[in-house]
Order: sequence, then structure tokens, then C-alpha cells
Amino acid sequence: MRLNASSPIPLYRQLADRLRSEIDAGVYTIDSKIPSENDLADQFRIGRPTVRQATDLLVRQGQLERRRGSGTFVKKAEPAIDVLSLAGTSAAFSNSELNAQLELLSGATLESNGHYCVKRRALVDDIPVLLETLHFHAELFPGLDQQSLTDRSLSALVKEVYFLEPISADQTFSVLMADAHYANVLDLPEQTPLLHVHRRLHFHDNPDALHADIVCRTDRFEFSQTLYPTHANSHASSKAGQQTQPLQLKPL
Amino acid sequence: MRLNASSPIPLYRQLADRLRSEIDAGVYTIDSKIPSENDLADQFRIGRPTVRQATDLLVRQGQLERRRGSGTFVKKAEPAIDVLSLAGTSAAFSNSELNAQLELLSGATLESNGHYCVKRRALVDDIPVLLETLHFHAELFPGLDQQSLTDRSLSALVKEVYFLEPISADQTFSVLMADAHYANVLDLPEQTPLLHVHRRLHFHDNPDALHADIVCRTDRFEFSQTLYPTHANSHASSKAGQQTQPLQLKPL
DNA sequence: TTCATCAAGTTGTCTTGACAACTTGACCGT
DNA sequence: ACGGTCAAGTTGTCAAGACAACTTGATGAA
Repeated sequence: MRLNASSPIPLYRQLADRLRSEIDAGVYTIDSKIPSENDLADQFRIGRPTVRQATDLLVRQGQLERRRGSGTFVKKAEPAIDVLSLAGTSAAFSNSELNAQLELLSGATLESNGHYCVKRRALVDDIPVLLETLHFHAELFPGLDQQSLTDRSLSALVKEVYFLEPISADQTFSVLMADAHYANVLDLPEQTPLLHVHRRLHFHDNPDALHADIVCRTDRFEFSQTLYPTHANSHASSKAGQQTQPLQLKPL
Repeated sequence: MRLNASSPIPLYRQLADRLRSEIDAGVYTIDSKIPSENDLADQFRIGRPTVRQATDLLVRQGQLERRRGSGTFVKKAEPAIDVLSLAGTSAAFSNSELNAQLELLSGATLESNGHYCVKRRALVDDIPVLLETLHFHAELFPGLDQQSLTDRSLSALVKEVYFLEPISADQTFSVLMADAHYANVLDLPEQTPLLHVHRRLHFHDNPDALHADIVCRTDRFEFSQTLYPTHANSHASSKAGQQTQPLQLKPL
């Protein structure tokens, strides 16, 4: 069993790719041990330092962890942030202790501005908590009106059907007063103050493909997040500028 | 010039520490080149792979970058998130294009609940934008009332005087109506809806040492942040669970 | 049955050596 | 003066080898 020594792709990257696809294929499951460095070196007819380079790469990508004296183990993958939902994933939302549910108020309808509009509402113990209105750029999401919006999360749909993954997302916080529409949907008096979160997703080459407005009541529920400062001497270096700041002040 | 081969600290870590302190001391400045791997190996009487392990460590910590064929260069340090301010740093706040200023309304006064209370207000073009009330646990911040709160950022003070750095910070978003106090401080009518951000900083062993309430007007200004999802196959792996989620819904 | 010891196995550190791929600057020709 | 070529220098990749430090499981003794 050999790697392709004449390929321009370095041997260690070939091995890393192979190990990664074996992990993805379930050959090695979460918390299970991959073959030892010496075994992999024998198996692939390469030196142990080359094996270490490959496993180093996967360790740094969070897929493997090494335990000195024991071996190298597959780590549980951290779920990527789902910036299209409130609580991480739609599944987590409906399974949480909150007895929360997400209902689709209207599927993708094409608007005159060239966007598909989707409305959904979240309830906790049958109390309406928030209304979310999503706008999908119709040219980038062709046929969205023909897609089922309840079979999987919106992020999964965007990724699997349209092959788009956001590289960043802006969230803007403001306050608004409930008009008749919001009062009706959220079942509260008009002129109740509501938290408004405008979210805009940025994809490679398509900075304004998808945006959402989330209007929430904060009288019975709170909306929070946790920030993690990365300090100068920490283990993992974040990419340049890619840390979430607490809040930035901008004029309207 | 030798490293201490009988120390339990591996040679590569000793070299990394030495290089780091030389960078910190200004021996090598931003964008300048450190000695080549071969030169460092000669200089310190170690092998070149050991030098690479040291520079690898600093590369992964974001302090060095390697340019193949050219050498190894000092990178500009990314500022850590300042979770005690709105716009990153107090200095950035007053220097921004916004003509913004931060004024101290009241210095650290000891309250009956065992916290020092600090109030400050932000203005843009002399328009009051927000009021921030900070509560410092008096036992953890002894003598805070004797400290100048305007010479440096609060984060710098907390770090340099009290040797505390937050490992995380919670932000909770809700809405409130301006009472007479807020109406006065922010110069707007009573019953104006305001955005309320409750921020709680967590330190090692001291989960509730410092919290803040920030009350903002959103009629003329918006408050935003940018999220950066880390995807499964990205270069840099974030620590387990340490990505900022968009928002999490919790009952009051 | 429990605990201590030891051997085998595994990762962590380090060495010397070599070639590949790239960068940069000097030199030469037009 | 400008452009091309080449040599020297530098990082990137890879190898074989060795010892240190740790883990784990098996075995033997109490």
C-alpha cells in the first residue's frame, strides 16, 4: 500500500487526506484509535516523521488527538456554527429542554425585489417568542420555492443544494415597537418594545445573498451569547481579524 | 550560546521562549526577519528540525510567519478582544471616525452589595449614545476606588493591576423602556425603548467577578458584530466549544 | 482479590543528512 | 537602463536512527 511518490502533493498531505476520508467513511469512529505511527509508517512505506506531519495536520484541524503512550484517537467533530438559526441547529432547537418549536409560517415566496421570502416563528411552551423573516437572493437560490424547508436545517439546505457556506455573518441589534402585524404574530399588545436582530450572511463572491430579520420578545425570554477572547499566548491562533467583537457602534 | 540541555523543558520550547522574549523586547521588530533556521541551529548548537519545532510553535501562535525562500518574519500581533469595551479598545473608541468619546460619569464607588460601581457614558458628536454601569467584586478588585480609570483601558487596568484576564464573557440582549434616570442621562424622552446588553465576565476560579449593564439608544445608531463560522476543514481549529454562537434563547 | 512490578507498545524529542522548491540579488548581455 | 540568467541562501519535505517519557496490560505475590 503506497502513496504516490511522484505526485506533486507531498506525501504527508496524501496520508492526511487518506486518514481523513477513512475517518469520514467510518473506518475509524469517534474516540477510536487509528494505527500507531510506526504501523502507518510500515504500512505506507514512509518514515515516521512523515506520518507525524500528517497526523500533526489532522491534530491541528481538530480531527485527531494524540495521547502519549496510548496512541492517536479520533476526536468528536465540533459542529460548525449555524448562523441561520438561533440556538445552533434546528434539531437542537426542537430537542432542547425548552419545549421549543419552530414553525414555518410561509414557505419561499418570490417577492418583487428578486428575493425569496421565508417566514418562521419560534414558540416555547406554545408562547410565541420570535418571528424570523429570511430573504434569499433568487438568482443564487433558484428553485427555492420547490424545496422542502422542514426536512433539514436551512444551513444544510443552503450547503447541500446550493453549495454555499457563509464565511461570515453580521448581526445588528436594535429596538422596535410592535405594530399590528408583530402584535398578532407574537400575540402581545401593540407598541410592546421588541428586540430586532438583522442578520446578513456573506458568502465568497456574494456578499448579500441572504439576510434575515429576527424580532424577539424579551419580557419572558432572554437572548444571549458567549464570547471567547483569544489571548496573545494561547494555543490556537485565530485567523487575522476573525474574532467576534462584543459590539461595534455605527451610525444609521 | 547554548540552551539548557539538562532542563526538563524541551529544547524547542526553550528556543521558542527565547525568540518570543526577543520579539517582545524589540530585538526583532514587526515585519523584520529573524535569523535563518540554519543560523539559529549553528548559534544554539542544535539541529535544524529542533529550530523548526520552535518556530512552528510561534507560527501557530501567530507571532511568526515563514516565507519559503526568504526567511521567517515577525507578524503583527492581533489584538485580543477587549470584552470590557464596545468598540474593541477605549483608544479606538476615541480615535474613530465617529467623533466618539467616552466619559466617566462616576468613578468606583463601593456599594452595599460588596461591588464597586463605575458609570460611564459614550457620546457621538455630543449626542449621548449609551450608558454603561460596571460592577466590580470588591474583594477581587481591592482599592479600585484609588485607581485612575482614565489612564488606560479598563481591560488593561484589570490585567496589569489585578492580573485577571477573562476567559469568556456572556452577553444577554433585551429591551427596556427609559425611566427618568435613563431619559436624563441619554437626553431622550421617557418610555423610549432602549437596547439593554448585560455583560458578565468569567475569570478562572471567579465566575462572577465583574458584570456590566449597557443601555443603548438605537434610533440613531446601530450596534453590530460579525460572526465567523469555523468550518470543519479549516486551517485553524478552534478550541472545543469556543465559538461564539449567534444567539441562544433562554427563559428568564 | 488487590496491589505492585515489569515488559511491550506508543508518542515526544532530538540528531544528522539530503534533496526539492522557492526567493533574492548580483552579474552579464543587449 | 533593462531584462535574463545563475548562484547563493532559505524554507519545505523526507529519511533513518535513537533515546526519553508515558500508558496499558499481564503476571506474580501477598
